[in-house]
Amino acid sequence: MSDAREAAATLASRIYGRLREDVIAGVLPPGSKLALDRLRSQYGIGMTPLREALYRLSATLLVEAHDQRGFRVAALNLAHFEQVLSTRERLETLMLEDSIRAGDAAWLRQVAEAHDRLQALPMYAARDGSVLNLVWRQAHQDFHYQTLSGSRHFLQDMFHQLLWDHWSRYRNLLRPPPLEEAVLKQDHARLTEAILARDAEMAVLILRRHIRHGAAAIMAVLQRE
Amino acid sequence: MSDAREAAATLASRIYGRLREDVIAGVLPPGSKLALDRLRSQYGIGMTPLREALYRLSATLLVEAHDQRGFRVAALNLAHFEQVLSTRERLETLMLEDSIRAGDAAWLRQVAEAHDRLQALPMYAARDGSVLNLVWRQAHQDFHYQTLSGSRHFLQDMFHQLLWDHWSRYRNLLRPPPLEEAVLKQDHARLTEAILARDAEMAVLILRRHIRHGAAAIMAVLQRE
DNA sequence: TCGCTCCATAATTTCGAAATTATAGGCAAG
DNA sequence: CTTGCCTATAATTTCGAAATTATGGAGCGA
Repeated sequence: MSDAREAAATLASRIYGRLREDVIAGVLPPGSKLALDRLRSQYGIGMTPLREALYRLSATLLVEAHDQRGFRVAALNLAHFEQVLSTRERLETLMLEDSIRAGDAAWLRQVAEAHDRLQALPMYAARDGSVLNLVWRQAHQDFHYQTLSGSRHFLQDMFHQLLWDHWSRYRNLLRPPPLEEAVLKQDHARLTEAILARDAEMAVLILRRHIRHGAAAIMAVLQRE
Repeated sequence: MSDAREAAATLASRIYGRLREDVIAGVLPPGSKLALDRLRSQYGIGMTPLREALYRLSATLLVEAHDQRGFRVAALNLAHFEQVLSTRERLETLMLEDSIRAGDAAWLRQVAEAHDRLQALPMYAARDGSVLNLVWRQAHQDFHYQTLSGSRHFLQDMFHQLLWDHWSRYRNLLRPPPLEEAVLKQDHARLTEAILARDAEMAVLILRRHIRHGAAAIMAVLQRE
């Protein structure tokens, strides 16, 4: 699927995806200038698709466009993260309530399946929790997206993905101390349980604590600077 | 100010602003194909800045980009409007509460001033209410933006503007029967009063009714089709 | 008549270079 | 020694055209 989309897309779309991943992963560091000539030769493409991709990225606020002065990767700081956090908390809460209210049986089944796939995977690739399992990370994202997709709402979906991208960048770059695998597994299990019972109030409580739990680790690193 | 920015900007930024306005005003009709060659000669620019502008617009969902098949103005329909409505209601409610909680004295003064400017203007240019006063429309937008800007929050600001743009397009194109000027004036006065008293609960109630009032007129036209 | 393939045309996408604008470093004046 | 201007350089922005891909219609066979 990913390959098919990669093959079908235009150069501008392909480079957009790669730039987005590289910004989120930290390959392109926060605050750094995006020298067009360097990127052009580095990614092996022309000026036009590169600029088109950068403008699209600038609309997600992962990079900033400055007229006549090129592009820059957005910086990281505590104030920004707090905005991502509060917005994410509020948006996901609303989306979860909507989903539980409007989601049908097929959606419930998909949530359960996404949860099963997630629980079957080990969270870390190394014993000491220093290396995150990339397959787990994808399954984790799929699970959370699934829980919020009961009522199809493309505006909120778009905004949610934007917030998730920004959040991921903080986690990838600040590398907070690894979370307890058992705790996360329990959160996910309880969240799934509440959703399947259509207990919106409980589901929201669990989700909010889940988000704050992850946020605390990131903010601890941010405040140390 | 607008002139200074216009002069300083790149061609791509200027054309972005013009395209955005033309989509919102309905000059470029919903669902229509954006023929690149026609736009290029029509706006008198080259292919590169035009495409860059269109990609930026596509990130706001006012136009859709389809790989290898060009660009299209987003369509209008009831389901979409309902999503804009519900998201706007929720987002503006939260932003208003934040503003009243965190806004300082300078912000309160700015709200009062924006309200004064708005109240001094007539809403319609024609007696029968068939032609909206464009100066009023700008002042109206300024007023509402001001009420929500007490706690600077660039993510929510960006999303709020996106929703406002989409909303404006529905109002401009569907031309619902004109609202009672006296009712709107009273809404704005009461909203301002509640904000100055830092009565968040009351302010939210007024704002929510204000939004629903405008939405009802638009949805009536949408359902008639 | 319907469906399919193939071709001509039109459209989008991409490139390479020219034009424009920012930037850093030297030079002169105070 | 500092400040401001000016120039050389580097970077961004824009253009025009080539390359690639989609589209509509004619022709053919079922």
